[in-house]
Amino acid sequence: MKRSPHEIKYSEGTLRMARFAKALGHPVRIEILKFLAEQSCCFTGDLVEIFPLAQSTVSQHLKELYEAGLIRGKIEPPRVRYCIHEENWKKARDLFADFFQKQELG
Amino acid sequence: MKRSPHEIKYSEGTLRMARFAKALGHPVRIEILKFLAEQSCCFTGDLVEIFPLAQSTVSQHLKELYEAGLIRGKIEPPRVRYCIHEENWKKARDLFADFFQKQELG
DNA sequence: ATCTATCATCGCAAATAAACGATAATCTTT
DNA sequence: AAAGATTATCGTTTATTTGCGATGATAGAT
Repeated sequence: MKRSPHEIKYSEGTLRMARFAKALGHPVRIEILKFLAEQSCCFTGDLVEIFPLAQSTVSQHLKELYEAGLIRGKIEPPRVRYCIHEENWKKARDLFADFFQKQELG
Repeated sequence: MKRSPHEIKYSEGTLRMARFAKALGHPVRIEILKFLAEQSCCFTGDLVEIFPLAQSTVSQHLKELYEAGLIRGKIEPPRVRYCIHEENWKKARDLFADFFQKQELG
């Protein structure tokens, strides 16, 4: 994109929420999170079996979720166990809940 | 992207939520929605004054929000009044609430 | 009929995202 | 030391997003 001359200054909450939302902006990532929430945890390979996607693609989606802070990864060689990042999960839940509640008052 | 041979089949709720989330995936769109939720409605020009973005850019963000179903637009020549799409707003609120609640049970 | 105001759309450029196969990294087991 | 299993990362391709200025569309006002 053609960058703007002056960066816009956003609140911490807005940036945080946009980050979470962006990670949730792909159906496969929502499905991964749903699966994780049910199983509590799983390995990368489990997801590769479930979704008709290349292993590298699944890994990349996991990276997105990880960098957004929605999941944790624990190395258990040679595998990696991914779980919901509960603290940030609650943070996200609260951010979205507060956000969507705003209109209700009016 | 290099397209997959077979499309993945997602549930309606997942697709709907991903669509909403994608629209919320940019800080400026979150700010616009916050503003709309406070004001209940506003014109495009109001937003152009608030945000240091070109008019065409603001218009494009509004289009995104509109196509995601989060806002309504009512033509009041020569202006357009945008408001929260209350029905879909509630739909989104419920989708995100249900989604984030899943982990709480475990 | 022309002018003005407001907004959308077009066309462009740069950046990011999404998918893949191939390769590298890591730790266990042999 | 070598082999296996699992996953991350790299490099590439195509698609989408983000931003801008310029142009087009629409309806009220002159």
